[in-house]
Amino acid sequence: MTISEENYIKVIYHLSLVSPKGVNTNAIAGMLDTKASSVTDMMKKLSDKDLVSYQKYQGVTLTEKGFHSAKMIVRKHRLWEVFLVDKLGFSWDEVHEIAEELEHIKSEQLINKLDAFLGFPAADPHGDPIPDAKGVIKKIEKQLLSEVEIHASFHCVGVKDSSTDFLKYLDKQKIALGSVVKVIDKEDFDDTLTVDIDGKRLTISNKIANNLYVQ
Amino acid sequence: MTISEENYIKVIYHLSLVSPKGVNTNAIAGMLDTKASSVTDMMKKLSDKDLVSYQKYQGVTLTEKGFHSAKMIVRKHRLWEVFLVDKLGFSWDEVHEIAEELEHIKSEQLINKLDAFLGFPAADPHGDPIPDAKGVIKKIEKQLLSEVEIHASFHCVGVKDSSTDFLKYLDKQKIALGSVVKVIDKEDFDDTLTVDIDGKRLTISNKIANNLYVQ
DNA sequence: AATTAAATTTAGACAAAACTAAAAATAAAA
DNA sequence: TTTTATTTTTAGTTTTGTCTAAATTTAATT
Repeated sequence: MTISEENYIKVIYHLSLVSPKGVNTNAIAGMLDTKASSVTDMMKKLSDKDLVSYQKYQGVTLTEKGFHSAKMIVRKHRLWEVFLVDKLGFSWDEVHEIAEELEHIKSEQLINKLDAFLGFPAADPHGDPIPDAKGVIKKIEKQLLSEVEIHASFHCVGVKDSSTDFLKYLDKQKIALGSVVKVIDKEDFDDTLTVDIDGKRLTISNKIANNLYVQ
Repeated sequence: MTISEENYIKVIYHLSLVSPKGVNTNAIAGMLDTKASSVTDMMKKLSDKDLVSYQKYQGVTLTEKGFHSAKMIVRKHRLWEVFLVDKLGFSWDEVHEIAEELEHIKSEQLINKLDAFLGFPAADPHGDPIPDAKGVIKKIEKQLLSEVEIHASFHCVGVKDSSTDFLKYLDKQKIALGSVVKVIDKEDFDDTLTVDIDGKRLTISNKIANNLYVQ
């Protein structure tokens, strides 16, 4: 598999989670910052390789083979993110781009040794689950901070939207994976939350609370 | 720089160490397992980018810019090799291929953080020096085991030939970087050595001794 | 110095992955 | 149910890096 093919498979995988019936050509083009015609070309190639099943004008889905490949790429991406944050001291808003490159390194032995070195982590720095060597993904039980009951205590396990701006906001407020969050009060009018995070009192908009997963 | 361009620059760098007057088209083709005509094409491109200076039929040399790029690639390659051996537990005969891929990961921040994480190593697992962030290479004082005086003690710091067969031999004999070597006797007829390596008595051919650096 | 051999370069072609512009199919609206 | 709009595909190019085969230059021999 070329790097380009791997990128297509990965994008189709992520889009499949939202639209499992079949992924649009245009949606793929949008994610990869390319043109719809290029996507069509690639779908033919991936179809020939039995990585996707593709019917003209009907969108694509991953085959078993393609699904497994996708999970292996996601596994690599997320393990490298853990490495970059835990071992090299990157912050979570910096790692995505580098992991986009590292995920294409081919050795299976490498990724399994890296997994062991990192202590077989269950989730990446954004709280997304890491598929194991066989492709099995353990679901992580989590709720949005915007939806939990008042007065209960949780800890942060992930983010929904991992845009740079949002991650930078979290860094600024010293909110990290593992931070302890207690909801003190909820404003009925706009759902603004008053919370204690690692003991520090903070006011949080609904938009923020709606992007933060807790457990 | 593309991966292909980087590979050419790296090969020219290594060949330059042997023939500093100018590197042959054919020699480059041989190292990269490609054809001479492809090399000519690429030399034009690298010349346009001011990475090599190239005169038809006269061979190529690296420019300042190309020389610096080459050292950065070598730096990445060797740091990743240290990572693979020291942190992930690979043996030295397994790491070259994987490092060939990792050396093309682009982030400068990544490689400097990796350097720090590894404790700013001076040499890779084969004993070859690692250029620092500015491209400075500290020469490592070393002698071939075949050339040292009898009864003196040294420790292994590298290999001259890093072919798989030779590295596997070293693994089998439990000879590693840092092993303590004492030359007990030298056979005048064929220069076979009797040595103690980490306390273990061993007989070593001249060919072996001529590929092992000690300090 | 002329001839042969080796190394190198040119010219033309190809595959991968992208693009533009036009055509075709599907979905949405009147 | 036509018509219009949107999405998708086809057809034909482009770029990068490679190749083969032929031509040219340099090096080696006689």
